[in-house]
Amino acid sequence: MTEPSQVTRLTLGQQIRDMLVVDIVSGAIPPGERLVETKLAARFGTSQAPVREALRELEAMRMVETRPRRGTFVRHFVQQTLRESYVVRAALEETATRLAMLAGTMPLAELRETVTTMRSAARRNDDDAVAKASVAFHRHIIEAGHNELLRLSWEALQIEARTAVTMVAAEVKLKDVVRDHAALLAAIESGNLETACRHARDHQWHYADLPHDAHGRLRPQAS
Amino acid sequence: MTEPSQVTRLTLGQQIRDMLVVDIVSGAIPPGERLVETKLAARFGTSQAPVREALRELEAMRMVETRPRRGTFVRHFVQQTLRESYVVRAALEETATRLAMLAGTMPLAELRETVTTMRSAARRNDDDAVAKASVAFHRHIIEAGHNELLRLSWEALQIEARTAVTMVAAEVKLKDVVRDHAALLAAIESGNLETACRHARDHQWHYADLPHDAHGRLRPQAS
DNA sequence: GGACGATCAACTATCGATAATTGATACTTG
DNA sequence: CAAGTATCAATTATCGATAGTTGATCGTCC
Repeated sequence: MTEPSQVTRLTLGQQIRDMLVVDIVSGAIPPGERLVETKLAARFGTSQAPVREALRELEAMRMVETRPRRGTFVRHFVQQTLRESYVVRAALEETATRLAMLAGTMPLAELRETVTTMRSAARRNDDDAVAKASVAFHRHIIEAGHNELLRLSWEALQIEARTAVTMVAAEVKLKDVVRDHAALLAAIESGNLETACRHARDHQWHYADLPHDAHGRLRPQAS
Repeated sequence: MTEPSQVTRLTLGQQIRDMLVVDIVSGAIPPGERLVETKLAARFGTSQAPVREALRELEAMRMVETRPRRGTFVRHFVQQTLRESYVVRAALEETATRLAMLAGTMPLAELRETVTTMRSAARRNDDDAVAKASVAFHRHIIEAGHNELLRLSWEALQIEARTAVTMVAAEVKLKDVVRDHAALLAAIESGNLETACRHARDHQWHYADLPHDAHGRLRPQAS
């Protein structure tokens, strides 16, 4: 879906946004830290304008908080927001699953193909490609629901950014990610509506339930 | 909470945003209309910068759509049909129900009170008050989920407007509305998680199933 | 006559500079 | 020394100007 070649199809502001997202969720920029526009501009080699655009978007994503004329600060509850987003995703994706299965529009072929892609990416240890495949997998399901408002709500959660970031921050095992998606696919293929829906929901709640520390980094699970 | 006296505590961008919101919602600026930054700047007597900030916020609010380097356009939120919104509501409210019941934070007293209010409003044939009570009922549940992102997503659906519209358009029997909410409340009071969740979902899907035309307006039932 | 490409006008994205505001600090004053 | 005020450095909000895109127009060539 996304062209990796296209060098500058993104606005400077969007590129800056993406880099800041990674820094914030990974904890490189700690909660409470002030983000000074001029310093960021210097760091990225741009003027202040694109930086401001990026900060606005981060604010919409609830990763930072801006007080007019005071400055922009990294929120303390990024990890909570992350956790919250999984619950909302679960709600929307479960519903999309239900809609698609009721309408018989679930794109099984695409889903299988995406899992295959993901698996080979995991073999290469290509985190980025795995994240991309995961997003594609879930977007397929959302789109199969054929509900524009549902899709918009889902996109509004900024899934790409959060997924990439979570995988970096959480040091999730790629193999586990593949396994989880394969299992979800199997549940969908089973044709049992309620099983598939419950699986779709649990798939996301699982991530929400993982313990996070204050920096949004996942703690290693005991055992 | 807010100081009404404070003359210019809002930035130019925020002031512009507020004025544009009024224009868009009132229809003074029709859907599909292009918003040209330089023209708006001229109209408001500012430079382009604050206008861009305003447009970014409108985009986050989903009132406009921006395609990089192409321009910003007022959305046709007519295309977001009522039916679609009910399905998304169902997803979010079912989840809120689940969260609240799992956490034991469901505000039963408030819900009972709201239903009582609704019932007496229905007796007076006060459509407006019934609609208001219905919104309050569902908002209680959403808030009990204690998930900020979930709440924001829900509010973004502009429940008030849609509820009022539906009741007028659908000529829903007030008595039935009260009955439905009482039944939902009973399901919640039963304490059975899955029953309550399913009821929360069906409550909304029921409205989605009513026949709608392409513009999201309810058709009169062919009795 | 219509596909193709050069040209243009309208805009958006970005820049560098300036005005205004804020919080902190040093300075008075009684 | 407490309270209040003037001042300063840092930083945000805004401006005016420019570079770069985009879609449209118009002429040309087959």
